Amino acid sequence: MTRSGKKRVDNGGDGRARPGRRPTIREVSRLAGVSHMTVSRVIRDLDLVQPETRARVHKAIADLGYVPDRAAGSLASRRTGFIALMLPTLTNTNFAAVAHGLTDALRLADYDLLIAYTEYSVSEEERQLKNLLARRPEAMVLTGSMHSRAAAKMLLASGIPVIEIADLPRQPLEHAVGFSNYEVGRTAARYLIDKGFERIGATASSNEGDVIDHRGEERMRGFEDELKRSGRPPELVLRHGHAPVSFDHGVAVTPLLLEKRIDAVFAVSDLSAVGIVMECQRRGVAVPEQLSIVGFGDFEIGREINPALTTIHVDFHALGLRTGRLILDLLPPGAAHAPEIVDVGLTLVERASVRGAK
Amino acid sequence: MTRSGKKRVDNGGDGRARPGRRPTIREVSRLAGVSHMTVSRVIRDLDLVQPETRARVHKAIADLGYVPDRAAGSLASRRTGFIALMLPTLTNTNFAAVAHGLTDALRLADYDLLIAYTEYSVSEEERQLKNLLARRPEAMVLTGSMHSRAAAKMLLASGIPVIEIADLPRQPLEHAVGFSNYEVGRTAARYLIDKGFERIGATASSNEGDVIDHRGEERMRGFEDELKRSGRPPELVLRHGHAPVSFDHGVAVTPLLLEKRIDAVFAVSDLSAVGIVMECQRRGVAVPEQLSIVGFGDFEIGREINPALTTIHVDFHALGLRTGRLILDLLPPGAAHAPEIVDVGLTLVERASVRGAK
DNA sequence: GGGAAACTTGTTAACGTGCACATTCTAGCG
DNA sequence: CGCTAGAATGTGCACGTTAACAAGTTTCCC
Repeated sequence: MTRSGKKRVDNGGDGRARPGRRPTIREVSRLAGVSHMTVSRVIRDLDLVQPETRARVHKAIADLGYVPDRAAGSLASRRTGFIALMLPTLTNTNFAAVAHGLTDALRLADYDLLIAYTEYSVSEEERQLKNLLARRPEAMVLTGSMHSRAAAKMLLASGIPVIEIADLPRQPLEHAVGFSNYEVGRTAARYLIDKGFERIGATASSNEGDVIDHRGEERMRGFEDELKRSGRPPELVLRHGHAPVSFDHGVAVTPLLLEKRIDAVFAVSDLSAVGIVMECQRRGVAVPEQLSIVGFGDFEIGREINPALTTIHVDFHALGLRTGRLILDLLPPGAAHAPEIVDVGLTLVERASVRGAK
Repeated sequence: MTRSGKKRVDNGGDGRARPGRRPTIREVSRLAGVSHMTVSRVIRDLDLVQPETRARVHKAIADLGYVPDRAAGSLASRRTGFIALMLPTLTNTNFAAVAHGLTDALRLADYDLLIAYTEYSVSEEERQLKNLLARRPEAMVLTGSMHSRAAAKMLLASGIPVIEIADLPRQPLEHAVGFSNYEVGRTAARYLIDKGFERIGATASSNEGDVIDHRGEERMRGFEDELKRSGRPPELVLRHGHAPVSFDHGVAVTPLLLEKRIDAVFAVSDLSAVGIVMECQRRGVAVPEQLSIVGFGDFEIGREINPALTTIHVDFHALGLRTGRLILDLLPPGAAHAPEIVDVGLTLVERASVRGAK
């Protein structure tokens, strides 16, 4: 017997069960007849405990239904096991794929993801950020690239690795894993120009007030710049509705496309592009004969519709995985990594929604 | 000046800045010339602090870039501010909508969502559950209805409200907010029977090993039972692939449907149903003339395709909201609520994918 | 057989905050 | 002017765990 009651006054610190409360490590230790540190070692699988002792402890844990309290553990060890992830929205399967990829990479190392989403609102990002930091995550993953001054300051002051994903910012805060949305726009434009289209347009959301899709905006910038370079006016780039765009965005924008006699359009997202295809079907407008369409994101649905959607593909699950692996590199203390910028690249996937596709 | 160093030995407990560490509440209090409790009161907005003092504290907080440590706060107050949510997957927009609804309801009360997902794996559910409970959430939300014995035991022992969602289990663990998947299946079957179809089929995933879509299975049970009741053999209920099903499930299953000369089919999910529609388009099979289709979930894409998809609608965002509100009712201590079972209902949405629709 | 190394277990003191209670200050009143 | 109620602020400790170090035991080798 090792426990003693001499110093403690009258609380349950010596391992007596307390009604209405979850059992603690001390109660387990008492039941198993060991010190609480031995229990702690068994829990964390530190392999320093004799098999028989370990068995006794495991039995006590099972008998009491003991579940360790990670908040207490975090406080003592200064390691929370949290990785924070801030996304614009969860309702976008590509962002959800990022979350899946991240978890897949981090699961083995026993990290938990702490997910927040901003609904594309800048002020909400700041609020959520403070919230997340209060949970002391060991790394912060957020969608690049625009953050408020205050947000950037908080991130830097936090002292944890910061990884911007899904866009490669011109001035990364620290690390970044993503691709160039600007380049996405340029690629789409060049493709349509090379195919010989004349009236080339694009559709995106209009960014009003607090709700801004920075990455979509980057794609449009790249698209417009490439258009200008080929001597075409960028006046056929249409803004409509607000982020996040979905199928109905494409549906709503279709009459405008037709009215402006656009013959090839780049949509800020596959979802919008699919909406355009569907609305064209209903209006008897032939795709791609009368209207060619390029999307972005390579959403599953784009592969299934008729005609299948030409799009720009980014492997978001791999992006999440890569981010997770970067974090695992970064976290062991000591190794003061230089900022790492990983470009996961992008691929134009030619399918049938553009006239003259191979 | 209130601080004193008499009892403390040599650590930073009296509020001296410590290099490489985030500032603590005591450093703030020292800078502001107050006790740490006053700072704590200011942070938590308890309205017991004089305006000038409060201002001084706020300035100190800003100067130091102080962010409270919720892990420490959780330990002291025994309230973590976490609500745990366990889902099969995030890549399903309906489940994502539940998460959104939950956050919307809980945001104001300053709760954070702790999300885990199981990929439909039973063993993974148990693993994740233990993980989540170690974070001491104040309530646990999980998708009903099948849980392992061990899981159920852990949940009961946790002493927190448990809310099963998305299916109303026959034997709820405690509270439940959802709908009857069995009834979904029956409704679909009755609808197709009433429309006068003869060769009525259904498609779902086959549940092998550890990966099981219990809720989809319930829908199939209901469907089969209603079919039998009408004297039809349930042999046209096809199982194929594994959960989660998506568009390609429908694509893959279409040749089987045609081969079996099925003239009306209920798909376990809209995504599969959309896949069937698309594959029929490619094969020149007319929908609904040659094959009628009913889905489940009322996913956005189903409204956009041609023909638009008849489906069974459940308001998942509202489901999340309702769950959040239930939690807010449950959490104030004292009020020992009786188990609450909320049926959010379901609606059959008639669209053009079924022959003879209004 | 003696000593060091390796293994196993234990003791004590943080970790950063909130609760319960104590103390100080202020205003109001007879 | 002294007393009291209430507001404002402070003190001490507990929350449940892990780090750091200490101590006891066994093993191994010359």
